[in-house]
Amino acid sequence: MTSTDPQPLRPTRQRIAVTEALASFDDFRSAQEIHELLDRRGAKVGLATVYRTLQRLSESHEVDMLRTEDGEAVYRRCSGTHHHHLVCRECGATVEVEGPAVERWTNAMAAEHGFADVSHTLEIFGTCPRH
Amino acid sequence: MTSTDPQPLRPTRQRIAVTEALASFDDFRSAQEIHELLDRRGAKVGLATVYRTLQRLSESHEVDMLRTEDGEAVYRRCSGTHHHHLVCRECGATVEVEGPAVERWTNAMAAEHGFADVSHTLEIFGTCPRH
DNA sequence: GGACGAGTTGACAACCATTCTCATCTTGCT
DNA sequence: AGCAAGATGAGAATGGTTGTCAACTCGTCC
Repeated sequence: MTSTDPQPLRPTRQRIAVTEALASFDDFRSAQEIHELLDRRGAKVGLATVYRTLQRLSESHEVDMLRTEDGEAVYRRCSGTHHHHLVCRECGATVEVEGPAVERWTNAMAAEHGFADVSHTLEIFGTCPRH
Repeated sequence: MTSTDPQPLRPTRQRIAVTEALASFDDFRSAQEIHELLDRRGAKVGLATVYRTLQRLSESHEVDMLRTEDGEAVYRRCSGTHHHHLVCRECGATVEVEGPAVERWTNAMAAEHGFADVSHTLEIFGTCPRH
């Protein structure tokens, strides 16, 4: 055992505020947008703290993080299970989708080429029905 | 028709150099790394030009561009056909993989939720046999 | 061959998301 | 209450990427 178990985060006022903010929207938002949102709500949380908190949460898979086309990190609360996203280009609306077939396929590909320790990213973009 | 057809790029000394550099490696490299490589070869090309050229090439799908985990853009020459990548976390070695099943699945998912104009990104990361 | 306009380049400044620093709180625990 | 480890915030620093703009090159038409 080389790795230490991740410590549970202390439930500070700031972390609670971030978690609540995350609960209040359904699409992917940047750290800065979330920070702004907290500001408007009157929750005083430093920008650096927002970044740190989102980072931690995404490491522990409590939020999903993905990169927009221009490389910005955006976050969204998520269900615990492994899944992917169908994201609307126009409005950011997001649907979580699951696909055992894809998981199997990526694993098979990796195995075929002798790759170990496999992970993958998969996002689907399109325009949702109302656009 | 609102969009103008993309003009073919003028074959300047700099763009040729970048294209040749791309032909000389198989893994994904950042714009800065490619710029360095050109420098070492004695090809004098400005950094901004390297960025601009790679951008153009990726827009016209002559090179693949993807984002590393920390948001940096990396480039690699590519075959014309649609495909995905199996990338080694340790050494960057890359294998192009194709999977009709995945294409079908993403399209099915999109259709099921009424999304149009669908595209997707899929990358597989792992450690290759020699690591 | 020379001239012209659009496209291109390079040096450097400007941007901007993200991370670092570090002195100052808080928390969990005894 | 008192302590050590963890967390925070303000601002500086970082670093990839893009913008600026005058100088240069290309293709083309005379």
